[in-house]
Amino acid sequence: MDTTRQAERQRTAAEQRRRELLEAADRVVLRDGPKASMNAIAAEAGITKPILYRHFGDKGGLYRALAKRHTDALLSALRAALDAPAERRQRVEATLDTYLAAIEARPQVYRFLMHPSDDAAPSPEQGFDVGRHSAPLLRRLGEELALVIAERVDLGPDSEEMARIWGHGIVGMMHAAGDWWLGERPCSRAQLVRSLADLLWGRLAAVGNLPGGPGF
Amino acid sequence: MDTTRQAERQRTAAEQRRRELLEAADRVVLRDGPKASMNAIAAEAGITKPILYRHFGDKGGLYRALAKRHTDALLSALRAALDAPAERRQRVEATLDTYLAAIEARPQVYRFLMHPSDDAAPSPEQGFDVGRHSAPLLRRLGEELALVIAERVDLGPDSEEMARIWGHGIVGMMHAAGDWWLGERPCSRAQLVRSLADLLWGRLAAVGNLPGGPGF
DNA sequence: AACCATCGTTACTTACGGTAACAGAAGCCT
DNA sequence: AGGCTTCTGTTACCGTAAGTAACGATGGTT
Repeated sequence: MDTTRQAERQRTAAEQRRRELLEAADRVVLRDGPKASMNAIAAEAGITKPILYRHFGDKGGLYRALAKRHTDALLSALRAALDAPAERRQRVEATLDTYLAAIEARPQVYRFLMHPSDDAAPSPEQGFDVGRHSAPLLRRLGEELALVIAERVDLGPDSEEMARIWGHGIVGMMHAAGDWWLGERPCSRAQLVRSLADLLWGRLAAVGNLPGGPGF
Repeated sequence: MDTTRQAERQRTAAEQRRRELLEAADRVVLRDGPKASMNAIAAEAGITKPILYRHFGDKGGLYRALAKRHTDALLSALRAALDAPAERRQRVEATLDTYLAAIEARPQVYRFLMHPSDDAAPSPEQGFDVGRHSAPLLRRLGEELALVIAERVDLGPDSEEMARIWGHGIVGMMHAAGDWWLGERPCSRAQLVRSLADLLWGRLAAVGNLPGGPGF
């Protein structure tokens, strides 16, 4: 009765295949950006569409699987930066820099991650569904950062909620600034990092008004 | 030789028509979200597709025109909040609240604005094009805020660049936090506003570590 | 009356996501 | 061996949506 061993072997074979398919998809996305078609991915993998669908269900499934790989990688890099032994300011700067370096190194992948073609089943329409659209990546990063914040610093009552707000807010700041910076390259990465950290350190509240203006 | 008067009349008629079409498109987007089809919009306007294409070129053109309307409206509301006579902290809170109230009032429109189906001509591929994707709205808001910052507060040398970094960073923070909040509704709008303002006021740098942890 | 610009239509092409339905190969069971 | 399932792969198709071509009305200009 080898059925278990048999099943095991086939399962790992399937996982292997899945990995190969994901790598092919990766190459295509890297080349074509977020508008890579299922046909193109299948062709790159040397097979045809229905196989992709058998493995991943639908396009959203493939995209989710692909996104998970990259997100995991990025996340572990960020965690490392966040866990390094250093002053708080340095940790924050290191984390920002890690993120920016990642999106700088592979803009196509980054674009894809932020833009998962917003599909997902539109059937149930749960309440006000609103925003499944803009990337599970940002949500995951935000939640992760919220965890780190909540478990390490003392925010008093409502710390849980506040940490989540800050997590998502900081991640959004990082993302938007990075997106803009990558498009226009107006300054060095180091300066961007420094300015963002300054912002988080409350410099906006501290600086004085320009003379003569309406003030701010 | 009435040609100029004639041309004038026809031009204004065309603009009138354009406005009607945009209003129809607005209704459909409000109803169907970002996946509103050109057919549906044309039907809502009581006409057929080719007319839409004559007026707006392609789907991206229609979307851009539609986005501009809403962006202008939102922007003027934000400017009002930013210009109100009050302390800096209060202005910032009022601006955040205005934005959040807007996206809360019309989530569908908001979703559409943030997700213009990322088309735009991919032909020229200028340098590393990277991110046309995530909404001209965010870019515009960021630039606008940068202007306000640069002309009102004293950032020393490099003030121009720093103001832009901060503009895009703050807008990104607002956007991401708002997006998450709208999806989960974990707290009241007022609390979200207060927490974000706290973040901008440097509370992250000021709070103490939790005892026993690795610190942050 | 002849003209030409504009508004509108129908009908088509193309591309893509997704889905049958079918065909061969490999291992397991009597 | 030969039947059984199961996995892999194919071709061929459907539905939908963007975008276009080609043709028809209508109404002011000369």
